[in-house]
Amino acid sequence: MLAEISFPIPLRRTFYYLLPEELELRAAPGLRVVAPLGRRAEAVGMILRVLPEKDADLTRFKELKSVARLLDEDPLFPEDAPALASWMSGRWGSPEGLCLGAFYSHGPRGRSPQPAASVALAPLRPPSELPEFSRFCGELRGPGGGAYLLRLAPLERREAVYPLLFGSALEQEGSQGLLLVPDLNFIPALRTALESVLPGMVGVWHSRLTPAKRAEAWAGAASGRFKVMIATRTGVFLPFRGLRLAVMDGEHEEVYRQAEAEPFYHAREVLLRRARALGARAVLASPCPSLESWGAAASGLLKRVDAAPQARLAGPGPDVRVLDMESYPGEILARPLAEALRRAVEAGGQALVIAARKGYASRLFCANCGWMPRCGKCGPGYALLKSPQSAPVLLCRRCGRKEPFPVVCPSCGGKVFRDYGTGTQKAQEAVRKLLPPGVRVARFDGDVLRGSLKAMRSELDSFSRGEADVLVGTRIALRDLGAPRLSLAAFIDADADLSGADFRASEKAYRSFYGAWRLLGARGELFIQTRQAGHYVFSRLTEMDYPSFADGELAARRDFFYPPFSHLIKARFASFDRGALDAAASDLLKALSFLGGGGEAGEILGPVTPQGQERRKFHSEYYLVKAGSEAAAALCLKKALSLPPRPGVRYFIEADPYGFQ
DNA sequence: AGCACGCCGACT
DNA sequence: GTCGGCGTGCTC
Repeated sequence: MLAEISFPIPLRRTFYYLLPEELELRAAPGLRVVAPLGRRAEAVGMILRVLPEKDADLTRFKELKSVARLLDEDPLFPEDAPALASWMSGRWGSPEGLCLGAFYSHGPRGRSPQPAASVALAPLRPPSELPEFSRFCGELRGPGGGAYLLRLAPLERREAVYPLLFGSALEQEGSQGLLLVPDLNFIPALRTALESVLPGMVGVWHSRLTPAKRAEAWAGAASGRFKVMIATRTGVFLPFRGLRLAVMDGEHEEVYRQAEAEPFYHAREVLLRRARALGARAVLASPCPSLESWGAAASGLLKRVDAAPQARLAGPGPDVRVLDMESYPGEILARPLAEALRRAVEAGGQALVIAARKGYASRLFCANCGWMPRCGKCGPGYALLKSPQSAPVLLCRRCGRKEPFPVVCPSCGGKVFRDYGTGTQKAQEAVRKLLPPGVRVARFDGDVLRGSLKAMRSELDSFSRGEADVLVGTRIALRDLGAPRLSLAAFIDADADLSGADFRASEKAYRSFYGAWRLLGARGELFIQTRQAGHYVFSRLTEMDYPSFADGELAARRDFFYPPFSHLIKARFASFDRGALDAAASDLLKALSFLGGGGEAGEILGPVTPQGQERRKFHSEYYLVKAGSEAAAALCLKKALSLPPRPGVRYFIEADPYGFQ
């Protein structure tokens, strides 16, 4: 007998192996195996099929290798992981073997764990003051699947909510839950909270586990020893033996999308599909859901549970002031904001200042001739970083390359440079200059320098504990911030978020404003500096009603045929040879000519040339394909990925692109 | 992805 | 003279 085996390698094909007689009876689809592969003595793969030799076309092979051993007695993924992997591959374009590998190759090499005894839970009573939420917990107690969009109350702590959800849904013996979080830093507090309901039964999964912990967590999920797993993105692939409830916290967060390395996927979609295959419930939770989920709820694919019945706060809400920066040329903090900031801190309040970028400035140029240093590899201008310990450096935001601050301008010999755009460092400097010396101004802007994340975290925490008076950060700072005395929040440059071709810009901007608004509570001031004061995201800000913003945005997405009403595929071509590039583009248009006609809704935008590349020797352009259905998008993706290669042309095909330049 | 082969630069 | 850089090629 033969086994058809999938390996986690970037090849779009499977492999045939001989099954030794002693394995013939035990071999079955879904089992992990060890077998030699290429020059590797041992590789872990998964059996897709067991078949007699006569059913396989073996004429192309000189010899067949044999399976060395089986790692599992029974499949670890009763939901049919190969079928899910096949869907992933069609949806985002990575080879099936890599998609399937996402399920099993994070786990330890060893034999699969034996089932563990599981404990039944004592019933829990959700608090009665949130009737909608209590009703939902009751629904979770019952059998069945289904997918929900849970809108949380604005100031609800997830540590209070999730133990109730899992406590309700996992009363039955052997039932398991999954809680996906967008950030590693959320795990410890949630773990403590869940342990109070499920003592000793909470496992943790993320990329920074030591190999031993990783093996323990994976085996604990597979054996059922852990009743709930709290995990980051890759946790969506963990093995479960009795998954009943899968929750995604902060479902709008972009980190759930894996686009940097294959296999490409979006954990939100994988979670929904996997939960359905397992007959488990899926809950997408967010105070300000993604438009994708909002749309799915509007069309009935998700059931909306509004645990935030009053979107408005008890009080009048923060005072929102949109400052038109055309009236305050050259000011980093416009005068009304500067005065309010001084007043707020003097009165003992805390203030939050959000800049558009990290670093000092977004551009540097020669004061005399306007020359701008550029990264030789990537093209766009460098960002400027300053640090108190060392000399200023230039940083390429795309590739991370660093260069020293220029001594003289190579174009005119000038020695004076000016910068443009306000990053967190420059904003911090401006705030410090404005306020009396004793005021503590902390800064949080993610990982400006690798390894300093911990130091940055402690800045954030000092503000959350009320020790710092002002926090200057990027909008990431909004994500998990406490601020006991917050009375003012300000967006220094809302335009940076709104400009550009990103159709999600308004959604992101509004979510940031909304986050700051929530933090401010019933009183306080929210300042937004912009040069586009007439933009529609500002029009209803004083009400801060996310549902009505989302409804309006959804209508706009429908009108312009953007997600969730279309599926996007971005096809970028790059070459030194203009002719070859044009030929590749024409290949694409020909391959996709079925779109738009024959009842298949779709259109192709482009070609788009990234800014600043028009006159360079190196050419790059992209087309944006909008397909009306998931099936049509999968077909477009397949056709785009199988375009005939043209010498000298690089192809970048991406499903569901985020962020456009 | 791994892993080995292969063909050019600085060093025990 | 070797060690080692990563380009190229292959995987039933």
